[in-house]
Amino acid sequence: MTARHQQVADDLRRRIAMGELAIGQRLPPETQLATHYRVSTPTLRDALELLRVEGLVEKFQGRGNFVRMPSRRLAYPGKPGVALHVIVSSTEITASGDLATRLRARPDAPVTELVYLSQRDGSPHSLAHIYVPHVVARLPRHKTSASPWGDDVIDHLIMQADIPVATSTDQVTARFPTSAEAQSLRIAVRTPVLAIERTTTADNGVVIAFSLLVLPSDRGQVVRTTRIKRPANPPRGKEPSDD
Amino acid sequence: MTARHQQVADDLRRRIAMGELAIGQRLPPETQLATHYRVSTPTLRDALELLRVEGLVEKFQGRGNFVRMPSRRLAYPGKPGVALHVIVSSTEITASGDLATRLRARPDAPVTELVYLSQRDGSPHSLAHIYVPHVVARLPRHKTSASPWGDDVIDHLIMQADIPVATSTDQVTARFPTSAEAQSLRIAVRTPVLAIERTTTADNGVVIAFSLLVLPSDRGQVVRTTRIKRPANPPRGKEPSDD
DNA sequence: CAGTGGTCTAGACCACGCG
DNA sequence: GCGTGGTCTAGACCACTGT
Repeated sequence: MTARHQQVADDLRRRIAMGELAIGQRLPPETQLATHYRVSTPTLRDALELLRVEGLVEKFQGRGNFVRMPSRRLAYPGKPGVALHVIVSSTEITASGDLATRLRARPDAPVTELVYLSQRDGSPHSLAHIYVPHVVARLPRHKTSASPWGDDVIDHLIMQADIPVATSTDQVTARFPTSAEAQSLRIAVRTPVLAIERTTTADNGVVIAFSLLVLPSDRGQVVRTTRIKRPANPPRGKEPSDD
Repeated sequence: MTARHQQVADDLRRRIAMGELAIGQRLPPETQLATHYRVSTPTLRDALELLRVEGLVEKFQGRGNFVRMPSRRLAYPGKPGVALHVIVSSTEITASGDLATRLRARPDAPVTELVYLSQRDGSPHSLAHIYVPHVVARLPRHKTSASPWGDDVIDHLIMQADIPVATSTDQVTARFPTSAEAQSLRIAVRTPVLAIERTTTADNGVVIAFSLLVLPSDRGQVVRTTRIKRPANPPRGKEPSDD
């Protein structure tokens, strides 16, 4: 029942856990590993893919596969302890159908698009797109930021627009990256990513910003902490029900 | 730069969006589609895999591929509007290394394992494992539940153990299912899943329960809404920083 | 039974990294 | 240049579904 590539992955995982393959060490070439496990190269690559998603292995084209062990993952949200280099670029666009819907704006509405690319140790970690309609605000230009998620911009908007409270809704799904995302993040197109769609809405119903955050599964995770009170007998539960 | 299977996926996506391929309709056999797009069967399957993860296509072994359109996704957390059939099974186990760490219990501590399998229209939607140490409570047996996430058990524990407040931390990652998970959920082993690790901790530091929730990416998503107040100038932000 | 997807093979060819 | 991974081919064989 267990597939061939999973058996291979299990063995490699065991060897890594045992310390037989040390952290930072390069694995043998894929062709060699394939011969060793008596599988074809695609099957061996499927095995490595599992380990890569778990953050145990990192691949570099032209160099090889390397053991990456417990894998420090970037957490969303929250300020990372390590310094991140965040590059911000800004473009003026018009909202197309899909984006217009999410911003609750009319099609062709002018919108500022900010792209945040965060890097650690020279390798990209996350990608964020933030869309702010011109009717909400015109944004000052930034080149860098302290936050990889564009929190600075959202905060700035709330300050400037004089909004006492607002609601932020995160919608997290797993999918594969588009080829553009894969290229920006320098990940394989077969590495699943966490896609976080964040809508920030003011209390008057106006959508202040829509953000799309892309986090490669081997480099990030989403963390949320909530305090729960003793329920009033019929169990608690908010309302984001179906769909 | 765009890979071959992505081009094929783009075309199929367009044809679905155009209504050329109607909802519920069966696609041509994979061999036939492969011939049509002049690609090999593995490449065509890669294309369908992308669409499957997006929730646009559903596959059934021996029957074919079917268009599934906007895809109503099960939301975590929150009570679904539609009736879900939740099957609960209970086992007594002892905490092994990994589980013991998460429960902050000593190894070999007796633990109750609850497995929640939720189904809609006869097909599985999510899988939840909940672990409660015996030192926290002995659980009454249930066969069904209203919540697919085991909220009823957690609520019951908080009620019973007389805990005023507790903290629930969710850690969301994307990965591939184990073969056991794939079998329970009846999904392909290559369908990414959202793995939610939930730790419920009382204010005195005792871990009340550890839950592992598995949500196939084509059937579920995680939704979180938070109210944000105007920041006090130096931007806000909680502390779940790195790792 | 015939038809379908699930998995795997044994290569091929290209693009990239490094010396 | 060479060795590496990235992608794809053209099949094979098995397991499952429905008639």
